[in-house]
Amino acid sequence: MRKKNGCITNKDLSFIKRLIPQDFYARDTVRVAQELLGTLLIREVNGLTIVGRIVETEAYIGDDPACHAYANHQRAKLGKTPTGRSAILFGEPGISYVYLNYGMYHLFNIVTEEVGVPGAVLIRALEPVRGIATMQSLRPQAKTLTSVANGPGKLGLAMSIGPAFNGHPVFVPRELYVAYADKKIAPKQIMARPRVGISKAKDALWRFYEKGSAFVSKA
DNA sequence: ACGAGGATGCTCT
DNA sequence: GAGCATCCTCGTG
Repeated sequence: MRKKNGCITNKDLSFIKRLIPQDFYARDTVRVAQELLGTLLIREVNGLTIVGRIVETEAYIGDDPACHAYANHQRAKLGKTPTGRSAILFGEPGISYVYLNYGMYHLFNIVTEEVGVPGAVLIRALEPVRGIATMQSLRPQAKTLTSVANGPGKLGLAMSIGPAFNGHPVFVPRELYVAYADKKIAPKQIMARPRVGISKAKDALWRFYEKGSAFVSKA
């Protein structure tokens, strides 16, 4: 059930039903990206709990020129060990990959697929659910609730996700993790569109969002 | 409403 | 040195 203004009510917060287990992420990246929609991203900081409902994601896989792991993936096919920033994408699923984008914003991803297979889901937008005042204080530029976390850079700020979270497991209920929400607030319909802000593999429909949500980066 | 341009630092060639 | 998985401000209509 929702309020007239579209916000989730307290009643819906009988959530945190259960943590999403690590093996959820050890699957096809596109599928994980779709199924993360409607789940809850939870951040515990200074004794406060911030909760956002994931409404927009993008999938990045190894055989995908837009993926940071692409070059490493080609080398890995020749038997080379992955190196550098994107090596983490070849590792354990359910680990977060946080990187600095445009020298300013920390973008939050979750590693997918079995160990050895690169992939990640970029979490692009949240619907604020709880700890809203805290999120707003972390996003002083946002004049409306819909613009607090409607983009990956804004999301990183609103959830206080910094470089220290690179390599952090999101399947452990500590600091930053993801949980299933009540079925009642599951997305009714998912849209698939081209990903945003990339110059290669522009045509793949690997951006997913909840249809009708006012909290996505753009419809 | 919309588009151009700037901020700013890391990664990889 | 080029190229970014972005966001904000300020200009123009």
